Amino acid sequence: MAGGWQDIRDEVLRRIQTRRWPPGSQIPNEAELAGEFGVARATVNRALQALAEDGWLERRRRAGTRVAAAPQRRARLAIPLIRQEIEAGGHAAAHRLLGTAPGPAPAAVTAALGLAADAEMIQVRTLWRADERPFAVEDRWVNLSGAPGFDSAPLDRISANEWLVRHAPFSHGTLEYAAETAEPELADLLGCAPGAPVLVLERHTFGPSAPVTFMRLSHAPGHSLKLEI
Amino acid sequence: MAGGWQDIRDEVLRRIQTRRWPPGSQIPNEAELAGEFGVARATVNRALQALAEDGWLERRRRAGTRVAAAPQRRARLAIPLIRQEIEAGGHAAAHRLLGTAPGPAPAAVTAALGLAADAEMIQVRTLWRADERPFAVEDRWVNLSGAPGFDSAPLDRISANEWLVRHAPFSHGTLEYAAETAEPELADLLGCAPGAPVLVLERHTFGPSAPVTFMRLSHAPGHSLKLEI
DNA sequence: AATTATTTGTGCGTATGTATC
DNA sequence: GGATACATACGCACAAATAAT
Repeated sequence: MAGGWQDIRDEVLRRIQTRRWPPGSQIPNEAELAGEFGVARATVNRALQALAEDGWLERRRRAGTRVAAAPQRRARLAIPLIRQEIEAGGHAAAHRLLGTAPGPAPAAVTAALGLAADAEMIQVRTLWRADERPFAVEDRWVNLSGAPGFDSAPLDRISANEWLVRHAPFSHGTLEYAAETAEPELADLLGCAPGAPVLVLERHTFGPSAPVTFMRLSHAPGHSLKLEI
Repeated sequence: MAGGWQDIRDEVLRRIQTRRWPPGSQIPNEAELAGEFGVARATVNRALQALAEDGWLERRRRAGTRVAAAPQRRARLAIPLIRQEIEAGGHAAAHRLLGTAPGPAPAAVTAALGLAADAEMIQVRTLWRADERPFAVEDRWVNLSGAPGFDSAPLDRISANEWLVRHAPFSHGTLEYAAETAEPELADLLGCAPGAPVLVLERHTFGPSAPVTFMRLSHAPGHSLKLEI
């Protein structure tokens, strides 16, 4: 007996994946499954809830539980610190502060964060390296009222990324990956040819009471986002 | 009160996000929280389990529950059918079969799928459109022994993508997003300039007993992968 | 349109197992 | 070994949603 409800989850998942319970079909109700597996109904409930949360099952009261018509798996994308991402690849991470600039952010940035155009912000530009090779250029705007104290962070010693994770409250945000081609200035920083394809991550971060930061991370060519599902 | 254990999850999450319980700190044990919230310990347990699964908490027996040092959020990336992705954007989805070709796949494909170089496979190439505008080109190799019956699928009427979701068992796979520049042939199909940046998704899919398919989806410029966290 | 029956959602209290300090 | 805290189970109860009557 290893897993309790997880065993039941796995067995149900097996029946879905092997099409013993094909997409769209209704599966036995909780009480029946509890009888079959010899467990309490609450145990079956816990297993089926987990599968529903992962998109395998659709459950409705009275109507019962059925296998999702197109069981779309949901990958879990862990969003690491840039440093961790580099180190997870087996490289030594280093960051170099390219510059900071207090002052107004571009209108597109303040608008997306829901801020007034004259909100007090700081721009920070950072070059990340993996084993001395350019890894990514980070362009960031930080909203001071959403990240109090950021203006006195020692950005030469701790990256803006890490300072914010450690000190700024965080509640939700958006992520967007897109492909772009490297402008000459970016290409120079990344050590690639102008026009090379770069994977760009844009991220908006909001705290419980105020927007925190907008970040644009332009990865060196060859970088990819890998997921297991 | 609406949510039961979800209310408790939300309140605990609020305390984490507002740094009342800062990263790395230990939170009260289940029994204490149950007392504070006036619920049974099992209810607290359900809430904390959910937060642990989302990466906010780290729980160890006897050691207690603490806030993750760097609470890295895990976004759930739902991988939809291409058709659904297009329609979710408010466009009409259409697919055109560019061609099929039985025969051996490139060595890189068979190797990544764990197949012998001479495995019986079929290549399918599809152009997807959103409101008549090119959306993506899908290059796919299907392993016949992992997807029995695929060779007689009516690919002019149902896309390979949809046929496989509906008929082939699957258990796990990999996803990889990368930026590339459009080759002339691809640019022609996508209606963009050669060298334009395209977001490419590569996907390996495995069934419970055999590899199923490898897919390479090259999106038209401007497409991005959006996530909420 | 109102009622009933079914199914899931969630809770409670309690008990036992198990990893870990 | 003992104590602690999480992991999970059981059985029961009731609420909420909703398909069927």
